[in-house]
Amino acid sequence: MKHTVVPLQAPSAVLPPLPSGSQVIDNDHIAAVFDEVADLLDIEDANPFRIRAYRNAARTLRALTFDVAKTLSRGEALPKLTGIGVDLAGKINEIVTTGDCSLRQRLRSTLPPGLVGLLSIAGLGPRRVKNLYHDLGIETAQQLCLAAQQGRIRHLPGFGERMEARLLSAAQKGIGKDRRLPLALVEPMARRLTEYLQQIPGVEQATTAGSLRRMRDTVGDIDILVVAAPSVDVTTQFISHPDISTVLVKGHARASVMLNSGMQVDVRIVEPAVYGAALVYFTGSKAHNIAIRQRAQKLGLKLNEYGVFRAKNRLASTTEVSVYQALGLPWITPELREDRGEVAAALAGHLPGLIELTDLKGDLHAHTHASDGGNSLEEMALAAQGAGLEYLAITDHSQSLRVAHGLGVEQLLKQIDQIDALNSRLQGMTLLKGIEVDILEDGNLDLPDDILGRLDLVVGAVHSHFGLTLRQQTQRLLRAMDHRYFTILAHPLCRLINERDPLNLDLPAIIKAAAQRGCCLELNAQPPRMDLFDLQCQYAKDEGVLISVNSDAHRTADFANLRYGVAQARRGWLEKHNVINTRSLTELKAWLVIKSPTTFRG
DNA sequence: GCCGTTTTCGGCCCGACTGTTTTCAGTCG
Repeated sequence: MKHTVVPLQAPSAVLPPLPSGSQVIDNDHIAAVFDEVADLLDIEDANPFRIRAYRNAARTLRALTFDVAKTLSRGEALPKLTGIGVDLAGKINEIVTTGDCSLRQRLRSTLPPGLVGLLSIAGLGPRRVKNLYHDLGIETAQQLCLAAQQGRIRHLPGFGERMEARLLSAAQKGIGKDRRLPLALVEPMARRLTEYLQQIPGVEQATTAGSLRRMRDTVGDIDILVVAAPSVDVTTQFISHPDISTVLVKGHARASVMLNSGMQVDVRIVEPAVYGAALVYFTGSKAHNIAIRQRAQKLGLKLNEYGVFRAKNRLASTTEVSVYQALGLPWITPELREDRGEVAAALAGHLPGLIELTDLKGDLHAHTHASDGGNSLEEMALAAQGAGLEYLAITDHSQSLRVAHGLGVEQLLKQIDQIDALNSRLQGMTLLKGIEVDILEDGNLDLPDDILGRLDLVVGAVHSHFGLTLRQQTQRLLRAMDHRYFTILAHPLCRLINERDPLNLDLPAIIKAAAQRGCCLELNAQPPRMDLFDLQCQYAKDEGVLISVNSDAHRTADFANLRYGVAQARRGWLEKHNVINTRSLTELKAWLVIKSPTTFRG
């Protein structure tokens, strides 16, 4: 089909209300429909560029910092979105209106939707999935296992005995492409491997790349770039590492292995002369790589992991800076390399001056052994000071959270006196009096006003009733934030990576409310939390909401987690002035006084 | 299906490795 290019328009009439029930037509939902369409088209062997268009659109939707369905339902026009033309805009409209699109229904009528699940088995792509379905009727992983055990797969064209065994193993072990672990859990594994690689004779350097280097909150596999002369056989020595359980791929320039922990590791070996280009390539993200390759194309250049080329002449390759420079761009920090506008910003000279760990002057969320922490007030104060901070808010749990020995009124009053006494002794460190007060099911706070009013700040958090509906949960938080002493909403989504899904929450409404009320949102730096997400930080920034990057420390060692919080903040494009706890104690006190004129007694 | 300083056609990011093949398709990053 041929189309003229016009801006994406909202429908002329206001859309009917969203489908009732629990289904939420958010950007992720629309993206998921597009991804499934892409997978099914792929299996159908459709035009690969058409397939890519659906994948690109899904990626674009996930990266938006506003809600498409809400914008359309207000009758507003969406801005022109990269990679979304007339046809896909129409499908977005259809999905928002009906919850589905007719193309997906048509594809599902000819191809079982279960086939999409087969794509997640290592070694299976669209061609093989299609052949397995057409020739053997295989639609599920169970059917795949059975057919492999019966030796029926080896006879298909393009398969064979080894492929059959590999697929059986992958399907049985559930070796997929989706397992992601918290960054902090993966870092030590990666460190052991890079140190091992570095001591192999002839290896000049071993560097982590991929999402680990981009400091994503979760990591799906460990990517390591090794610099060595071509004569050095790195991969043979690498695969003898004791942490490795399975070798998936081994060549001279590349190896992929599975660790005993289940984490996949990809090692790539390059010569010193191409280190910069290889590091750019191997750091990704894939989307960023595509974006800068398109930039190269526009300049009549070619970019790959060996350098930037004009015809066969290599213009740059030794350092990342030189590679970006050859593309007419300043160096882009890895945390921003997600194709979320960083290339355009770099071109325009508008890259943000991102927050650094050393910008943090304090931490506004920490516990002591008065509730569920492991250390005393003084130990926490000194540890915070040792981490380079000048103030620390003590925010133990409140009485409802019995499992964490939450503080009642009397205990909190006692702690206030203890903090006053300790502050008179501390030098260069000030403790602030706070509480992590439970937000009850109805949105009320867990302690009476007259007590909360005696604190320097009030950090509110949800620790129960995670399963409320979107409307109930949103109303609950909005009501809590209406409270006159409410300062910071802690871990707003309450997700625990791989353990608990984010709350069913209208986060844009919460962010807008925070902007109106002058509340902060927390970016909780506990590795299993990392809450808010990077994109949501960016959205909050756009809406003028201040973020507090907090450790939620329960023991003295936890202040080290602040670096993960700062990394996530950087991924969310946050600058120093977007983060409340970069302010000096004096500035923070002024802000708290303005916010709640009667509270601060410092 | 999208897009345009080469704009309504014709291109769309690029290379390593595997397994099955006998020169390459498929998968993956």
